[in-house]
Amino acid sequence: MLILASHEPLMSAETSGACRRCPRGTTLYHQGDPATTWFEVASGIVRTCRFHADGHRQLTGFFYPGDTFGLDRDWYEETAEAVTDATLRGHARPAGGRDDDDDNARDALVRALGSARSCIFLLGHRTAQQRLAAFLLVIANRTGGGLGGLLPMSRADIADHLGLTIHTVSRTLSTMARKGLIAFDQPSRFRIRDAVRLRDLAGEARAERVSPVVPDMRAGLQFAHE
Amino acid sequence: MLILASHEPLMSAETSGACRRCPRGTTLYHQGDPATTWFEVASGIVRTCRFHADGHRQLTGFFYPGDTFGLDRDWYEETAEAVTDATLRGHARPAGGRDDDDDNARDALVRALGSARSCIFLLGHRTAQQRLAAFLLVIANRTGGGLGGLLPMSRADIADHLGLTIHTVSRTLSTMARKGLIAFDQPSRFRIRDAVRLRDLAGEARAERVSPVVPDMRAGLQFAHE
DNA sequence: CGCCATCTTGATGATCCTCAAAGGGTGTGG
DNA sequence: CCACACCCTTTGAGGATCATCAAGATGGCG
Repeated sequence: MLILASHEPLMSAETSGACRRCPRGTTLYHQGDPATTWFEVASGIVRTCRFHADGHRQLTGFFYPGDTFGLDRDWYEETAEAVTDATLRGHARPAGGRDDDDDNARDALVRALGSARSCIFLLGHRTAQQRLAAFLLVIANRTGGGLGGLLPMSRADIADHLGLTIHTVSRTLSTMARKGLIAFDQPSRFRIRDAVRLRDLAGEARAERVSPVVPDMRAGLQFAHE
Repeated sequence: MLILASHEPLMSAETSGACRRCPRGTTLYHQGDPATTWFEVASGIVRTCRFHADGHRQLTGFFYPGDTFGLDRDWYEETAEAVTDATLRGHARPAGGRDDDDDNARDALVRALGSARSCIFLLGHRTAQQRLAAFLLVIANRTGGGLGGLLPMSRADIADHLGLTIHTVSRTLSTMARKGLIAFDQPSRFRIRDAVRLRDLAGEARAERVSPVVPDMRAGLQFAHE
């Protein structure tokens, strides 16, 4: 078995586009490694995370087939690991300056920003119930057509994503099941039984504007292109 | 006086849109508005936020002179407001497709991602003390050369940024001052008295890797040149 | 001077983390 | 094939933290 030096690039430029199977648990790259490659998930699920000094993880995102991750500037700012067995497509970044694969890279960047914002929004929920309800709705939309979904990641992953403990995650899910909001066939498979109440619990953002705290003063904001 | 010159202006006077003074409290744009313009802060401070359905805010970032914000794809995903009187330089985005001012826009995008990740990392801290310590260190680095800094935003802004209440923010800051970690001349101006303990409290990420939860299996990750 | 907004502080209760232990799979070895 | 170990999940009890309710301080401004 080959052991890569810790800062050895994972892929060279020529391998761009190559696919690779990664067994569950594989660390794809570490925070701090030189960011030479970004990835697209072909199959499986990947998580990105950062570590706090006290050792606890903050999962910053789960990435599903079609999603991209790892588009950092100089060094990876997060660690990426395979949640399940996964297949990845790597895209090399030219070290100096912009990618020639520009539109794709730009698109991946925009989506990375969206992903980060989703994470902020999840963490912004006040209670464990709210965070988990919001999380389940996100998962359901991605993996179950809105009626349910899969939780292939461990309770620990969910906890570290939402800023909770595995105990609170498990307890809260049980409570939600007991209340008839959701149901579990297995720990990794749930169905939504009462979407309305679940949505209310999550405090889902409707598209409309909600009670601005500050008076609207946009009248003062036309940028005159004089 | 803010000491923040971490980047050069992104736009020259010729290519930029007009500059505009915005009084404190101005809403620059609302979440959901068409994203026609992105901004660079020339002076003052701007905050971006999203609203949860229950009405409470999540501040996603504070932006200082030189910072950019508002580079969203179709519609703004956040609301932007002036924390203090501010001067902004607006830059129009061609509605169809990519900016021609591509490098600048790309750069702003990368920094927006960094900003979002900082926010995640702040929210990832477990306790109010940790979050506030980390927040103060960030502020100190941006506005006070690391020895102290300004808090021109209200306690409510800080609270909504860190996912706390104004009560907890105020109480925690008072406690930290009583312990000799920091000192306040005014509510909006603090000095760091014990950087070591403050840093410990914040659980600052040292650059090195910290105790991976999962065994390192990168050996399995060479992309075969098939 | 008085009003208003902001900040601070106190008391109480809900939520969540910690400590502890029991159930439920899966894989390995006997 | 079964027994056992291991890991993940679930559940319980108690305590720490933070939100809520309430009220007092501080500062700016008319």
